[in-house]
Amino acid sequence: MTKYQHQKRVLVAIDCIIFGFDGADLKLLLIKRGFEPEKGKWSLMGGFVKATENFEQAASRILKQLTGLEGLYMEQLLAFGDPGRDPMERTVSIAYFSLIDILQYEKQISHEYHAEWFSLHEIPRLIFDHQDMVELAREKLRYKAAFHPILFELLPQKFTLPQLQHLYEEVYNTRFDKRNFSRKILSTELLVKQKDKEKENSKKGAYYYKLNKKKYKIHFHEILNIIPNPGNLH
Amino acid sequence: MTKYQHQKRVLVAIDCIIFGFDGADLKLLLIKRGFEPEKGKWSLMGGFVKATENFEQAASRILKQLTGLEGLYMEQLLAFGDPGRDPMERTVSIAYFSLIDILQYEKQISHEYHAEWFSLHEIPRLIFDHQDMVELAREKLRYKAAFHPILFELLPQKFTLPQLQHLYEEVYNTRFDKRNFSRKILSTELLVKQKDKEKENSKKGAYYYKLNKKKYKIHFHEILNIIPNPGNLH
DNA sequence: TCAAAAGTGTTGTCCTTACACCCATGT
DNA sequence: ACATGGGTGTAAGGACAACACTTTTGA
Repeated sequence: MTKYQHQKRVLVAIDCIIFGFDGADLKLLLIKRGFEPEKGKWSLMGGFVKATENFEQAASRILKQLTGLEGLYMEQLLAFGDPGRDPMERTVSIAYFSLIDILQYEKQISHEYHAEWFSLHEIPRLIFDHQDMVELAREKLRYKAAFHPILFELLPQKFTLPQLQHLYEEVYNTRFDKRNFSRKILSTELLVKQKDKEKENSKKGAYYYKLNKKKYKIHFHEILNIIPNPGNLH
Repeated sequence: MTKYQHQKRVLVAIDCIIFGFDGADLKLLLIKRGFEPEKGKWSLMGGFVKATENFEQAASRILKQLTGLEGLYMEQLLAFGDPGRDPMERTVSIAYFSLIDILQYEKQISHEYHAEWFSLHEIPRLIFDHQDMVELAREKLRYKAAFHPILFELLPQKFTLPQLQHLYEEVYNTRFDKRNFSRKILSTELLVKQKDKEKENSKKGAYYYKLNKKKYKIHFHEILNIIPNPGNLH
């Protein structure tokens, strides 16, 4: 076989938008870029796709490099390919967004990349079009979480309803009625109440819950209705 | 500036999943591939991204080449990049899906590509991973049309409620109650009733409607609820 | 005993669905 | 006159949102 003639070849990279939740704020994991151009600037974690890898494998590898974790929630966001997005050379970037339990991360962190968590209200200037990627990922997170139980990926195995509600409130930047919230969440039957309580945030203590992983996997794609009046997301 | 070293460059192409509706069936526009490999086989319309183009521009150009039309509805579906997807040479494909008014198309068609419309029940074997692209595009169409008034893009400027309902019924492969359907659709206030009727499909004739383009643009991203019991889409 | 957060029920409203009959007209 | 598809209204049930008080316990 001959080759396609007269076509330009370009670099293909992955960039990862990594969300975490520390109990108070929704956060983004950024690194200090270690090579030119823009060396030393804040950037999404990324890397080039290798010759034998598909995109998913590359994104998993890159996520593992930074976080030490495997099997993270991960989803292709969009391919970015404006001609000038990397001034050095045309580079297509496949953006992936990923949700991780920030506590797991802290156990496993690699210090090689000078990574830091930033609250979404305090994102520094980012290189290239990474700002656009982050903004789009936020929108997609809001959209998807309105219909699918995706935010559990940001919490530890055991969590309380107040914690979960705070998380939803952060994502949608609004307050929910706790009675309606707990009724909706529990009506999905995705949660299993534990015997023990979390007692750091209140005197009374709040019951822990765990995900029913089996039901979670089976029903993940079904449309739920977690958010009141979802009319004007986006 | 130097260049990124030791990284392989690859080809970047666009493939377009083009849906149309002829009043009876939901259809897909395919071409006979004009060059090796897989020359003469059925394929999605595609092309390489040029050095000065971004993806949207490339997709628009490719859509215009085939259909003669500009300003078509178009949305990035997913980037496909498995190492062996094109046996000739590694090629990343950014898949776009597009909705067109099949009648507009027939006025403008280019015969250069031996294009044909195929009912979605009768898709021939396609090259590479184009089958996967089509399947994913169908899912995305169902998902998106459940929440956004996207299917209007498949109809001519003037259309009737029965036509619109047939379209929804095709997309979801089910029947809807016409009273509930018209109430839901009209309650969006996106449609403007015309004075004239379409009389080819019935003796009484059905009123034409037109989109209120302004409201359509403004409210497009809001979440509607067109489909009864959307619990198990996907 | 008080403050602070957790947990729980009820009611009214609106939305959604199921369902049936009349209308207009070409043959 | 009749067959065909178009158009419309109502009632019942369910989902959702608004709302307030009691419980627990550490300080």
